[in-house]
Amino acid sequence: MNKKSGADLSRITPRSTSYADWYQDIVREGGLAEVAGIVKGCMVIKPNGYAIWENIQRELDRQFKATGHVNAYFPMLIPESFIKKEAEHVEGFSPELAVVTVAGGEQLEEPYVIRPTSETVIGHFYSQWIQSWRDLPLLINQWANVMRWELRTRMFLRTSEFLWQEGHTAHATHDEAQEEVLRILNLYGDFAEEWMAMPVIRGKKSETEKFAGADASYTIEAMMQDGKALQAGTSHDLGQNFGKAFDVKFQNKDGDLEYVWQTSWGVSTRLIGGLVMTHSDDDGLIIPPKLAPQHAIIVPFYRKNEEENNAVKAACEKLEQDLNANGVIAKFDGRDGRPGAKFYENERKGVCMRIGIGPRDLKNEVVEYKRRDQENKQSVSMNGFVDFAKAELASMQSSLFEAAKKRREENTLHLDSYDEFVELMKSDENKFVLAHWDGTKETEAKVKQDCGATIRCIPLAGQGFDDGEGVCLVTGNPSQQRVVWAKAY
RNA sequence: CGGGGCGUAGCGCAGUCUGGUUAGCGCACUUGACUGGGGGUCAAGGGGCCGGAAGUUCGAAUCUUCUCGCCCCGACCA
Repeated sequence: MNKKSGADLSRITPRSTSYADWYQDIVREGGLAEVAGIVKGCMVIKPNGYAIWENIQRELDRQFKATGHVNAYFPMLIPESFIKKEAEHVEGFSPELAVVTVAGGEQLEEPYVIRPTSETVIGHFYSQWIQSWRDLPLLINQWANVMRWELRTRMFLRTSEFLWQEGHTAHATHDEAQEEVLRILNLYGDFAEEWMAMPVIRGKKSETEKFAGADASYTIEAMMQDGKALQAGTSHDLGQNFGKAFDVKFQNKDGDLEYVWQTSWGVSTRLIGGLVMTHSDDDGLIIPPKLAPQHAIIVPFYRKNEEENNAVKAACEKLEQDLNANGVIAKFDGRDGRPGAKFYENERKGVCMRIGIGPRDLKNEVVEYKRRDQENKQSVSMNGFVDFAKAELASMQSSLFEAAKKRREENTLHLDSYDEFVELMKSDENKFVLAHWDGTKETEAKVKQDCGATIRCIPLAGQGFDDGEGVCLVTGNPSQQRVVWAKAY
């Protein structure tokens, strides 16, 4: 890690040689430090980061509701006995539970666990709420915080406490539940790509990687700028596992008692980490316009002449109003100080565009314009600038997506030689590798042992990753399709 | 829990090996002036139980022992 000292510290001193260092720089200097802090593994979200989260929340919530879901809230403290009811679930989560054993100064007879996820409490209530096929489907979402006591935390990507939404649905048939699982997976995938400008691979988790207690887990996997994979959202087919554990039964049209078929799905504040790690550069955050708390910053160039300055200020304020009235979130930065200082500050924060106005521009009826994701500034006519700005935001949104997608494509390769595979995975270069796999846990475990790579997902059809059958690159046994291997956060 | 590193001003560090007046530097902060088209200049300021405890010494940020905390790499996990 590069130590910085003296005068340079107030500057972004980037251009790290390795991506581990780059991550550090993003955390300390530019990106993540603008949105988050961490104390004892627990996350602090700064205003700028929270504003992004609110934007993510708003849109997802809208989409959930548009697909028939409603919000509810369940308790943070879960009786320990609840967690223990589903065997695989308890086994998966026990190591990372925070447990409350004392409350009100008394040792509790039955400890509470702080929810790592809410399948169990919700299962408990669903058993009371569901009697008939007429009660189904039950489509509930919860916005909440959860706690998982990880041994090692990474800011935003893995913190002890995080905010998320968790959907929990109950259905009369497996087909219906399966449909819901994929509906949400696609909702997540489209949100990641259209709103976050973060390309993802939609796929199924391997047996080893799936959610504890699920029959099957589906995921959207993104590639960060350092080539590592980030699981950005999951959607689980819970089968009847929790139904059986919590006795969630309904009477079907034939009058028979059946267990419900459940799903659960969630995305978390990890998305903010993904956003930063996908787009930001050494100068700080770059936030796609659709989620950016601030689109434009207007900086005045003042001179000695007070009359001129007043004219500049008036022009800035007028533009600020015009932009805001047209959906471009703009702010006039009229504080005393050098323009350069303001430029850098707002670049670090990830403001999408910067507009400079001085006496010279007034005379020529132009503004100085620079987009956060582009190098050069340009002179743009003041007349019609609002429409120009709107078009620029749209273009920035898509160009961020295209850039991220291109990066992923350049860092994804097909391999059929295990030696090559291991060599690559052991090296500093992180890539996605599409390779054939025989479908066994043993092979997966061997690969992890050999080089640390894991199966990120088995891509669903129609994304251009399915190129048919082959032979496992480790064992030579038959393989149905290539799967995505990578090193992961 | 293993391996490595670090605790000195709000932030980042130097000083520690080789003990010696009042503990330094950059940034940030305060006040004022000049400035202003990419991180300004000058002047004057404020801010420290040198992580904690015990010890060695005439004298400890510096040496010894213990202790607490943080960061990175692993193991775990998404």
